[in-house]
Amino acid sequence: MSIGRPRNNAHSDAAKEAALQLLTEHGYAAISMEAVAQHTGIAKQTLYRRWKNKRDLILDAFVDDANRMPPAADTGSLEEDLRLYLRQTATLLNSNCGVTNRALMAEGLQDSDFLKELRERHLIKRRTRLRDIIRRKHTHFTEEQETFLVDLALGPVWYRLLVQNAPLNDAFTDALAHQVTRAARELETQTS
Amino acid sequence: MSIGRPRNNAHSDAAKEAALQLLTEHGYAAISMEAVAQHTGIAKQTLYRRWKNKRDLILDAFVDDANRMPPAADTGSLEEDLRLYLRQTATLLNSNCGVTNRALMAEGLQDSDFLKELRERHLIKRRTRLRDIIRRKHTHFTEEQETFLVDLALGPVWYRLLVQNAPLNDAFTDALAHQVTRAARELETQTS
Amino acid sequence: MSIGRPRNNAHSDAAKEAALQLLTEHGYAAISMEAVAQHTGIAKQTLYRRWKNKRDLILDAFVDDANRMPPAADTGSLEEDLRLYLRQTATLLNSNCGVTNRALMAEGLQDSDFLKELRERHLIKRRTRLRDIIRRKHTHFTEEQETFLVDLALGPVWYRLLVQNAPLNDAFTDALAHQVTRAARELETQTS
Amino acid sequence: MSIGRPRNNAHSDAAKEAALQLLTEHGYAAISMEAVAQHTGIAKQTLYRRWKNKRDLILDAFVDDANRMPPAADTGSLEEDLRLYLRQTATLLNSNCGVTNRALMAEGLQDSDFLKELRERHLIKRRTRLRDIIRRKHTHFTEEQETFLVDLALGPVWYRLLVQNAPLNDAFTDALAHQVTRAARELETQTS
DNA sequence: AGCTAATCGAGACGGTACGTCGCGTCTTGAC
DNA sequence: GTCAAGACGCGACGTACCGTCTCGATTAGCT
Repeated sequence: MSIGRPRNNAHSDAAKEAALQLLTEHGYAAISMEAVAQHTGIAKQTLYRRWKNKRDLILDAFVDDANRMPPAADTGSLEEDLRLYLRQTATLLNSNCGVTNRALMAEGLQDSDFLKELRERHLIKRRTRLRDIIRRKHTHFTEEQETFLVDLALGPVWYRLLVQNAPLNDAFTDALAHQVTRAARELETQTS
Repeated sequence: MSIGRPRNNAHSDAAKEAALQLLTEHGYAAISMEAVAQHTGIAKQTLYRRWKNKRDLILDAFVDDANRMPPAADTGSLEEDLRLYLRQTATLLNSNCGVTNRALMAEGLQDSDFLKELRERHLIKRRTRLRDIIRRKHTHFTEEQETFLVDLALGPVWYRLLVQNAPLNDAFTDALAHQVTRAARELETQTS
Repeated sequence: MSIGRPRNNAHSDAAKEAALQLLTEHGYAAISMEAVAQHTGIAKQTLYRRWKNKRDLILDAFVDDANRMPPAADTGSLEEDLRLYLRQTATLLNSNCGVTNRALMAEGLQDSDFLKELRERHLIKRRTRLRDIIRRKHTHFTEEQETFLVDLALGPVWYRLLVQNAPLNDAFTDALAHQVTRAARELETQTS
Repeated sequence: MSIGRPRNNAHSDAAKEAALQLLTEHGYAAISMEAVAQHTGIAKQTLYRRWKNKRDLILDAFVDDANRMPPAADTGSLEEDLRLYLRQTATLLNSNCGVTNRALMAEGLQDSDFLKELRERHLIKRRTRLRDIIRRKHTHFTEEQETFLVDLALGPVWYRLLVQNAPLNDAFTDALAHQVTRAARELETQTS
């Protein structure tokens, strides 16, 4: 047990919640330490005691929110598994969670350290889950091959999310699942 | 003919160049109207006379740099054409141009109007060129199918550039070109 | 003429006035750049553009106020002149002006640079006037002798103002004027 | 007998010493409860348990140092006694003791209650000693006359210490002793 | 040549937020 | 009950950019 008065954990939650609320209600630019402090009644100094700057609070707040990721179902069919996972991912990203992911990336593109942390704390999970789905059926892929297939599956999804040239609908993710499955099968053939 | 003292066009170039320099030398956060003004000796008012805000300057400054896109060679083979195009794209994005693309997206994610403009003035060109490559071989695709294939090709590239910060090497783009070609062929079969 | 938009002089006056008002109404501790800014509608940055910190604003504000010093009457009699001057000084210091002088000294005792500036911009004037009164009658004093007599006259006044918080009444200043006069006369005798 | 763990008296001394050290080494502004706590390893709460606020600690810390006052020698001659006493006072105030006296006054000017306490616990002693010297030779002065003479003697000294930051040398204090003696003699004459 | 009008540099200005500091209070577990 | 540790609300500090504004000084085309 650490000495001294313990931190009030409710504060952390309140701050993160306030940050999320500010984002969804007044847009990304409305998130400020000042506003979070005023909104929650938490002293600014207390916020800075827990997060060394604004970015860190935002990261923490959104990672919690964004970590709600679909479980990887196991239907026995790779394409079916991929289709389900990508559909769920799309559904999630079409909701508020997409907004927060975009916001996080807005920060990430301005600060590579932040992006690195974002990847390690958050994005990696989505990748891992996808990789596991693939690995269930294809056990002999090299790491490079796995990475390629994951990029092939997630790349177009993020591309649409960030650049927003087209909607993330079922037709899109299903087609994507189909192509990734075929690509995996082909790689398997080449390897053996 | 407008009356009064004409604008000094050298200023526009100087400002854009300064913005670029600030980005590459001190990182994205260093780009500020204040800094551009001070760096170039141009008055802030002059900058605001030409660009209505910081984002607009950044768009203008980087779009030139970011617009440099590979020509679409025509070898007769779709996979070969894609391979060439994606390799050249990767080469470009591995240079400074990747940095500026990231900067533009950083702004785009904070302002959807800006993103729209960015898409229409800049990103669309890369897509069009890719679409044309595909269209040369596959003339009967619906727009949705074309869009899907372009997303399948560019998605993973952007994903690595923006999100994963992973290397865009030949192995990657070649594999990508291969899968896109395969996907196109399959779509053709299904359609007919 | 300096280039650029000229400063709005009304701002300086408003800020100084607000500082004085805050002092007299809510006490010395109430003077803050924050409060002055809010009170006057002047942006904090504007205040800091004119005064490099809180102390400087306070000094400037009070020097204006405190410079209202009694003129040195010339009755032909040294004691009479001294009596008049010290009475007027006492009257002034018994008013608001005494409060501001105490406030300035509170700062001065915490920062010797500030005290130096305070002496040079403000306190010196009181001394000069007294020295002139003495010099009219005694033209052959050394600088050291003059300094001594001025200290002899002003020391007890400041002592009561700052330390003793004792009344500065006519009985006191008259007695003081009398002793300073006798001291001057004696010094004259010794010198010749 | 109080119950529970007894206070560690070494702490009080350590805190006072730290305050003094901060003053002399880094200037008045460096004295903060925060710094004293960190410097000594004493918890802030412990400090506040012993002194109700910063001022009180400062008073307690410096009053010991500031209390060192010259004894009042009795040579039989008033002027000689005054000369000795003022010389010794000057010597003391030229040392560290002058710095601490300035620090105490800096606090006193911001809080009249504090000033009152400072006078009663500390400054009064110097006055009393001087008054006693005078009283030995002049037994019939009213309290007002005594007060005047003490102010006449100490005023210029404090004035130089606090306001003028001018040297307290023998020439100065001797001249002062001489004038105070003369003033006393004259008052005696007038009274009788 | 003189007039008109937009340009330019410089920099003041109101705002909003930043991240830091010190105050005095409170809350732990250990002694 | 005291102690070290440190969380906490509060209020101010001085700084950084934002985008707007107001100056005097250029610098053209139009009369």
